[in-house]
Amino acid sequence: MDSSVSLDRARLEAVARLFKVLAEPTRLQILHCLHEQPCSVMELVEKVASKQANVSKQLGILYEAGLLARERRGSQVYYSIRETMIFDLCNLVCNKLRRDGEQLAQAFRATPEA
Amino acid sequence: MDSSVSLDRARLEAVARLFKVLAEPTRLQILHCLHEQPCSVMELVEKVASKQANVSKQLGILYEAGLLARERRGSQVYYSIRETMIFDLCNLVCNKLRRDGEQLAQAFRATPEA
DNA sequence: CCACACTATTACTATATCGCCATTCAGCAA
DNA sequence: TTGCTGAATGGCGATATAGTAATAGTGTGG
Repeated sequence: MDSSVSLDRARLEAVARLFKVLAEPTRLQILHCLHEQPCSVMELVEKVASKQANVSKQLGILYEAGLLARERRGSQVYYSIRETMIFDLCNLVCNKLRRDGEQLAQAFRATPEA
Repeated sequence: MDSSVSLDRARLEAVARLFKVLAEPTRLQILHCLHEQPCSVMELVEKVASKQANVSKQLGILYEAGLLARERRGSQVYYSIRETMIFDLCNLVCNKLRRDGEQLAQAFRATPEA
């Protein structure tokens, strides 16, 4: 097995697929809201600036990816975080962006004018 | 400042943008190759099953995202990993996929027939 | 049953991007 | 300069998906 060469295309695609789920601001915002507390779809529609149809679709994508749990309560459906690992991912990315930002600020300070 | 509500759309988009860079199998494969050693573009073209133009483009995207370093050596350009954090990200995702896989296997074992 | 509220789905447009081909650019040697 | 190799860029077709409007499905109360 030449696992070191290609790492298996299928595996790479699986990893890429999960990153892709996180590669959308609206979905990240939904995750952020759910990090504080479980929410129904309509509650999320109010918190996120988006239509019901879109929120529902994005929730479906997050659910299919195994990131969310879903529970029916009467006529509402409550979603909650199932995979807390995603916040570790986001923190790593945020830290990198923060570092980049500081580096940029430093470069500006080093070059006062022109 | 209502940072808790929206977390700032710009910040969310920045995070999403970085995830998007990692959301492509070819780019992940390139990163995997560079994890072992710095490579020129042509070396990567051989290791990755893709044309020179595409590899060059993907390298550009990874470089612009601040994930790679670039160094000219004669007529070649050598790329190397600049942000090792990405492997932490990949490991987190891989572990999740592994867990999902095991869970699925267990479900199959629990339901032998039908 | 009916009316209503909440959620999911379908069909569509607009936009983005992967991968390719062809071309151009850059460095090196004869 | 010319020719050659390696790398980057512009244009194109095909594909994917975010967001929307309209519709369908589902549960609740009257």
